[in-house]
Amino acid sequence: MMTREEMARLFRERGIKVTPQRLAVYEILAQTKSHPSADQIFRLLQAQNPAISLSTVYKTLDTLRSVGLISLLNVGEDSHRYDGNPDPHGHLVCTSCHRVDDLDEGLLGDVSSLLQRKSHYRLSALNLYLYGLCPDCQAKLIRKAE
Amino acid sequence: MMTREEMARLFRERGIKVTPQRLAVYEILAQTKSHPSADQIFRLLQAQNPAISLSTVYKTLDTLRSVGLISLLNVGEDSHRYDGNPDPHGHLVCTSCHRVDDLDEGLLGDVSSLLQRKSHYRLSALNLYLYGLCPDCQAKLIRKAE
DNA sequence: ATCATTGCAAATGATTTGCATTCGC
DNA sequence: GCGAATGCAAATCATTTGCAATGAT
Repeated sequence: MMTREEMARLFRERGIKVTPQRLAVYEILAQTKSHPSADQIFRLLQAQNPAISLSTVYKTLDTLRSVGLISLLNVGEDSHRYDGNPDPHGHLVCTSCHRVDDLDEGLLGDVSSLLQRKSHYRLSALNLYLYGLCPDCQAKLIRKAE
Repeated sequence: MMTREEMARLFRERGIKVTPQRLAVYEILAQTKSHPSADQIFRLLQAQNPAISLSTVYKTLDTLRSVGLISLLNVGEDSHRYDGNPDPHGHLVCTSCHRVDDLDEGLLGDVSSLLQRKSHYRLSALNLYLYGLCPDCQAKLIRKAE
């Protein structure tokens, strides 16, 4: 859990102004593991914060991404999702309940070092999306089958 | 290189009607490794074929995907790309010239078996996008630096 | 003959943009 | 005070959809 002061320091270090809207958006992403879309973030903010516009949410997300504080996911849906973790990492997408989990870090390390060694590209980033059933949905399916 | 007859047989096997538009779209994807977008396919078809509408291109791509003849890529651009290879496989995206190459099949096999073993999901598909400089662009950069 | 496919035009929906107002520094 | 950030409304752009005409079986 990060204080607003710590977040403000991060913003200043990267040379962007500290505004309540930016703090509010970043706070959501820093505190959740749920990889929300811009619209979901907008609705969460409306619930707590008096006023923020959807276009400011988009602009803010783009700003935070351009200074490397967050990252953007392309899960294959119509809209993007955002991630408070700016480092490239793998994601597991449940094909039944549509939740998006992070891939274990060590596991991704193994994968990326393997790929760095064997491909002819000079790699700078990696997006790995795995689709399947999450443990919860597997359990539900088993119960249904009994 | 596949004949129109062979393509027609594939369509019938999957229970979809054989139309000139479908043959033309599938022919493009079966013959190229360039992973074109719907709009690029549309323009290629306009050049050779007298008449096909963009919405038919979209509908056809969706049909071919739903019967497992092609697959859809999410490279992270604003539009989708399509791939004549229906099996999940990895892609290398050049951050300089924006070409999209296929990842060596054996390499992907290594990665996916590693992931199947170590993740808690029951995996059904996998999208792997690697971003970096393709060999050509690396060479250009080196020349420029001299 | 029947039902799916086509193609146009209009609708949709996520994201972006122009611009006047407001705010951080 | 100055330049960047905000917020509304309008614009954009890929993709989808409704529906009448056409084509495949």
